[in-house]
Amino acid sequence: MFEILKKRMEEIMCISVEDMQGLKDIHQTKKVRKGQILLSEGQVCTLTYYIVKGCLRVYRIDQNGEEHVLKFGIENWWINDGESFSTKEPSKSYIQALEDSDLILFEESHFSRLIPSAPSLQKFVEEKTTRSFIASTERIYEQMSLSAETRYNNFIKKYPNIFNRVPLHMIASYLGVSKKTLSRIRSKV
Amino acid sequence: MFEILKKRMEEIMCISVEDMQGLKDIHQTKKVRKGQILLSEGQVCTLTYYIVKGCLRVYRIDQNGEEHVLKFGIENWWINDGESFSTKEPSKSYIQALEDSDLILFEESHFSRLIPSAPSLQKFVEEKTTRSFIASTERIYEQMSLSAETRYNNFIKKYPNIFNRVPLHMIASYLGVSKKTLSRIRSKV
DNA sequence: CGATTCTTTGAAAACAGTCAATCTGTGTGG
DNA sequence: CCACACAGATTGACTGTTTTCAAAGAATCG
Repeated sequence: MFEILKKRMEEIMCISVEDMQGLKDIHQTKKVRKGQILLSEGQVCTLTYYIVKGCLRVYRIDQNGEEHVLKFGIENWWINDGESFSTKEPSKSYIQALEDSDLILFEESHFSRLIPSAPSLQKFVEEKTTRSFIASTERIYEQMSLSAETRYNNFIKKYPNIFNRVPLHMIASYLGVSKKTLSRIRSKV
Repeated sequence: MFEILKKRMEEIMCISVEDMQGLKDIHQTKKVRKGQILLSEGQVCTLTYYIVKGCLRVYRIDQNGEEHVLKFGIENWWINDGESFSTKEPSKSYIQALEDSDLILFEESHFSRLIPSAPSLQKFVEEKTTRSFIASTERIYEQMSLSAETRYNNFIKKYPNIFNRVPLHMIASYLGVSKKTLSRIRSKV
């Protein structure tokens, strides 16, 4: 499985042979079944996942027991709870497999020991963080400036491979509307 | 003015003498008047601002001509358009002074030349990026899980010094509601 | 003081949410 | 292979909230 990760990373950025070997040395693999919870609220997120195959989501449960989907992930995406992972505080989120999935995983402790001596990986991580931050800002802006209908249509265009694999009520949650509203939007085509 | 920045940075993190000197060597200062625009849509954001005194906002204008406030900044905050600053693409945002303000500014080119040779600064910037990302995630979650009223009350608690200096219609915009709705929330105390 | 900007308000209309019931499709076990 | 259970999606009636638009009151500033 690591070969897949390697290939995809090298499509994006030059990684030195040594750095890639270092990464390979600390990687682990895991297969999970649909529905399985990989991280629960209250646990510290000590792992970061690379999705070789499958689909995951990150979500939270509010005071009223409502679920809110913060993020989906599919093939070639990295998933963790960034907050807990970097602060080492207990997570407020859950991570769950939405399909049977093949994952590569890295322990935070191994990872942060490797990075300082692996400049090309460091650069990779930095860029990923920057891109995540830009994407968050974009999502905030879309939420405040676009109608639910436009957000839905953008979502389909941007993530067709998530759209056709994930229950609609989770997409509604991700978009910040009730499933009723999403249903209305969909029916008015 | 640089002394203020220095003192505040050292409260948060150890910065080596050389790194701090390097930062001092590239800093510039600027005074701006209330209302002044520091960055416009379409320009590349080549500067990052540290606010010594005053208040700024980052906002965008959508297809309908509506303004949406992405961020406020007051004393001791750093402000730029992160997306344009890191990608060097034209910005989608405006940065505006909401009060007469004293700023310290850094050119991206100077900054990125300094950073690789200034490890304590690099660490500072990394932490700042991580914190920004966490804050964005938190804002997304609050937007999807909390009522406008709760978001408003949280805002007052979290940023009292922004709340009492900034027009309400901008706070409404930041919170993602109309000024009418904010007015209603406020009147029902 | 006059001009500008900001805030509140009213009435109507558009929109989104709740709840409960129904419909659909999938998959599992007998 | 069928029946049943189950998760997901839609629907209807109702309720409640938010926006829109315009106007009027405050507050601020030169």
